[in-house]
Amino acid sequence: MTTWTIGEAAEKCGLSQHTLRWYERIGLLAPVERGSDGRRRFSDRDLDWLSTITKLRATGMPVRDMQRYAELVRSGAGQAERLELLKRHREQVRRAIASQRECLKLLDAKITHYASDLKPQNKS
Amino acid sequence: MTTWTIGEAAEKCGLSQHTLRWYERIGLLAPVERGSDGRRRFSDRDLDWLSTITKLRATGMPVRDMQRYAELVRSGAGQAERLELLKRHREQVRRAIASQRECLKLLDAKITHYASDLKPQNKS
DNA sequence: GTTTGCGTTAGAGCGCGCTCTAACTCATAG
DNA sequence: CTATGAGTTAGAGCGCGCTCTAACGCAAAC
Repeated sequence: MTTWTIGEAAEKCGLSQHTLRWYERIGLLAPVERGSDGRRRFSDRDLDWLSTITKLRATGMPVRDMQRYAELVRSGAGQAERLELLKRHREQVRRAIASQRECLKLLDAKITHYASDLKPQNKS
Repeated sequence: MTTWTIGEAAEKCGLSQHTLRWYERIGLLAPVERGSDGRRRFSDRDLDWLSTITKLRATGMPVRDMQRYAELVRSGAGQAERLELLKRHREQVRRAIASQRECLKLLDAKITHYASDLKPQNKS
């Protein structure tokens, strides 16, 4: 089974090495396996998990909530609470998307407005 | 023409009085008219503008960019640059929405997974 | 054997967007 | 007359999510 140095892992998941260490420190990442030299060896499972929490972050889940979720996943229990957490978050993401699409409308209107103001060498 | 105290304006636009003053200080808001007692009197135009920049913020436009935009609007000029700014921002918002919808898929998948894990009193 | 490069740690620092504080002014109510 | 309440200012402080620093370890290359 292949493993990855922190440098490789960072490149693969698009986070900095600093961030990866910090994620581990704060419990977002379970303690990563170490080689005989004491260096981290990231597994594919670690990278999968990183991909998951990166998506959660990208949708604005607070680090606090991700910590809670990570804790539940590590403990193996609390499926009901995980479900709750994810459902609540999904609702927020949906709302956020809806709200952003509303704002997009205004943006489109303004852009149309400016564009039509700029074009006319012909009219007022 | 009706005007509003800072308290009323805050309530109407959903920002705190502190934030309104701060917005004015940093130039996101043109200097608001004052009554004879030196207190701010927000006009409907001010509230319209607040509604606009609130939407820009809600879609993640950095304060720096909003300052630039506000400056251009106040000066009355720079339509071309305003258009550019808005277009660039619109692109970012579109990307953000697309990315969030992607993440939503994962979220849905996980939720389905947990839900089916929790339900079965009948199956493994 | 020393330099280079990649890693380690704990903890300090930073940029963003507010948010709060302290000390003050006024106008109105009791 | 004073107390209340809403406003004013400049500037300090805060929570978040990293991001960077300093001092160190170790192994391979020269």
